[in-house]
Amino acid sequence: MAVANLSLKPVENPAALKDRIYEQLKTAITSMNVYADAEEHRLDERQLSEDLGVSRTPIREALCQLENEGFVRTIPRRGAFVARKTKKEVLEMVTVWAALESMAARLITENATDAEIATLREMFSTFGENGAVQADIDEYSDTNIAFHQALFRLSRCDLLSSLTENLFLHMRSIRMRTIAEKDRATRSIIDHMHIIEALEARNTGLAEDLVRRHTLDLGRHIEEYVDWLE
Amino acid sequence: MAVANLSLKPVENPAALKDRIYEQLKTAITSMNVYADAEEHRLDERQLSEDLGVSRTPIREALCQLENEGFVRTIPRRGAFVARKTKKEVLEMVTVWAALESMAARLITENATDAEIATLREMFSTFGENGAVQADIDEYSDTNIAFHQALFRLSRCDLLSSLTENLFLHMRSIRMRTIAEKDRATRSIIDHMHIIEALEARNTGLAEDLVRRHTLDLGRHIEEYVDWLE
DNA sequence: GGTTGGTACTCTGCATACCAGATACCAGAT
DNA sequence: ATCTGGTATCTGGTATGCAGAGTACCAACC
Repeated sequence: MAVANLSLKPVENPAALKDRIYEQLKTAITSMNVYADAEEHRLDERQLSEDLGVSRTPIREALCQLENEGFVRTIPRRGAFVARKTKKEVLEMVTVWAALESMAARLITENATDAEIATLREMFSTFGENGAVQADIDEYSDTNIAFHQALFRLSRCDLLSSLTENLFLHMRSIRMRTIAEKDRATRSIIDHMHIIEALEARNTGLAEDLVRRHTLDLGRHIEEYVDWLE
Repeated sequence: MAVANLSLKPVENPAALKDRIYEQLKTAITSMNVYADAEEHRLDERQLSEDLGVSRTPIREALCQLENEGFVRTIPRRGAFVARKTKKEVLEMVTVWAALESMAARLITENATDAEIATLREMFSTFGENGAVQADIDEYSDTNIAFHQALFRLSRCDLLSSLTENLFLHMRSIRMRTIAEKDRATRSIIDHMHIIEALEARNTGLAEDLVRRHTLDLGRHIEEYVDWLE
């Protein structure tokens, strides 16, 4: 007797409560403006359990995970708070980011196909010629993030991507308070173009160096102009 | 009335159960030879709670944390297992390691004092002259780890250090099955000496490059000779 | 003998209950 | 009015209970 070939896909697992809570809290935290006011945002377990209609257990597990990723800071016997990064921590994140992304650039020059690299250039096609910024800053910001994420994706190194994912989320909160400056955006696009050229030329050392310098520049900018971080 | 000046230090917090359990499990996992036999090592919550004499709750939290750090893999409704890294994952860890450590080298050339860099050279003073390995391999292995950790410490970037801490622990399990080869150790020491020289000369680009190459070499070695990783 | 169906058991995920540390507030004394 | 001591209450840490999913095993049938 032939086996009926129904091409069934495995029944989707309705993600566990703790995971759904984790996602919900994470998006809530990363989309709020953590640095807007001076007060610390407390995360009361009982309050959350009431709002979400679940018991405290899965909430505690979600909070535990968020703490490991640096989005939440819990003080024993005091409770959980939305983490506020110090300036030092932000600068260190940028440093790590520079290290990881320059390695991604190296890997791209060694492993990516020409077609893949070409997609990077296409991302900026909406921005007119010779690097002039026609679109508005907001749109640029999205493209900016997408460009950096694309670098990690093309590196084909999952660990690099996953490590930077949270880094980007943290930086997003910072970026929300940073007023976009037009000339920084313009310089940024020029940098990106140079990076793409180096990747296309498979110039490993140059690509690596340009990427690192680009990100470390951001660090210096924060170091100098961002004064609202404790 | 004068206040008695007793110079008391804050009473030490007897770390929470979950943290102590976390530490205990982590050392247990990292010191066991995960890849010795083919069978997967299961971590039964009830078993552990019985052995440790505590309830399941803190154990679950400890396991949750270990999972986030990649030492444990839990399958929903099936339980927790000691994580076994695939060869791909190990190679990616080495790649990230190379990225982070080369950045550490860069920072050292820019920030560390001459005295600090000198301590690196002293670490190898026990190993005779001109890079010849006199001591046995085991002792070298310890010095080897210590050298790499020292690089991160001198970088003065806590985030770099903390990210690599777990990376080193993971690599330790791998190293346990890798038979130390004398010529690799010798070459390794020579590499280290060159790195130290570059740091002393404050040659940022060279130091960075040597460190990255040194670690990526390890990756190539694993790629080629380690066949017992799935 | 191999396969199928059912049953019993195991173990995780979630909920609830209890406990102890910490804070805040209030009353009384100075 | 201020300081001190005590107490009430809040909150996180821990223990335990319960239900459903998953698995394994056994028996019966083809």
